[in-house]
Amino acid sequence: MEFEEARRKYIQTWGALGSQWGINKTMAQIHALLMISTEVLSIEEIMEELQISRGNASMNIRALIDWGIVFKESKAGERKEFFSAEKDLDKLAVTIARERSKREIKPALRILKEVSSIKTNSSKAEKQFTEQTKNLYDFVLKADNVLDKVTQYNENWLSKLVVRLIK
Amino acid sequence: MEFEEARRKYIQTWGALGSQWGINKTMAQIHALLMISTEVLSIEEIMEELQISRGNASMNIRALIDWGIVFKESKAGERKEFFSAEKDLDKLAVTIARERSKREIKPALRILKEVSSIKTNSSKAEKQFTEQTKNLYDFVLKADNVLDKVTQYNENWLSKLVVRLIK
DNA sequence: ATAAACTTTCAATTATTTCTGAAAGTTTAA
DNA sequence: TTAAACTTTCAGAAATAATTGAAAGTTTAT
Repeated sequence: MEFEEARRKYIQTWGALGSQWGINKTMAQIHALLMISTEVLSIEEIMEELQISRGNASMNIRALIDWGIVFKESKAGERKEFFSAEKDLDKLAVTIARERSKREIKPALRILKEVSSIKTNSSKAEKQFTEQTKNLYDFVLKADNVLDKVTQYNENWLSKLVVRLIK
Repeated sequence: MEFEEARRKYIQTWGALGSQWGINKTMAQIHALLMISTEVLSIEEIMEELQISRGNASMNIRALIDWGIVFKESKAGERKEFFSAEKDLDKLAVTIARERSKREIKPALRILKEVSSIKTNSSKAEKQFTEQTKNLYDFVLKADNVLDKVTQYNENWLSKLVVRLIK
């Protein structure tokens, strides 16, 4: 396999994986592209490379910036804006984990807490409901805390975690 | 809030969360419904409760069974089939983690390995490509192994993990 | 073998999500 | 100011994914 093919395959794969995890394909592909780029890229270069429209590129770059994993940069003497990606995988994973926790897990926890706290009569159905949703709340909360704890090791958290688990 | 409202809210929330993580809404809702049910449910009961068609119910139940988190059951003397869900959250999470690893992470790893092993010339772009994809491969492999290791504690793996992290 | 009771499949439809591109908005330099 | 260079927005179009429902398939009892 030669470079161009590998490059295409990598970007495709990352985009497809994104879709499976609830991230839109183009967003994942833009990030994949920036990850392997030595230089910062302009919006035109991204449009050209991925064959997408200006609007699409603009909106997805904005979303990536909101996630905190793509940065806007300026080049001296150039009017245009350029973009680069977080390339450190430890940092990248931490940022994504924190962001998903904030956007999705925390709100879900709030609702689980709410629905599991209803006053129940003695029916079997209602008892099972509060018990199971309470369990779910506890489980998700615990998992969220673990994620938080683990990612606080900062650099090399994954390697440090491996070490801890082996011991 | 009374029972019926809480129940609806819980099922809605779980469905929405499913969508955000690449699982179709109905599939997540059927699972949510079975999780809080004291009895096994027939396909009719699921259709009725979630207001969905027979075909939709059938296909999504099948998918849940393929994932190994919903089970088909028979009642003595009844022709109909009934369904129940894995209610133990530790087991549920392990099953989902293993399945996603098999279906999505392992194939992605194969491709990352492939594209990161290309023979490169000395250009900066090609060097950066192989370096970054190699890093990605290592990182994902390590994360996949951690997940595997952690879930092998079997029952109470999450609680055991919490203990290990506190020490 | 037959037929009732049930489940699965899949082509067509519907709903949802993503993408386009032109217009509106913003910034910078002169 | 003005206008060129650039970015963002968003209504409509296109693509994708989910859903329906009726026909085909399967199982079980007689």
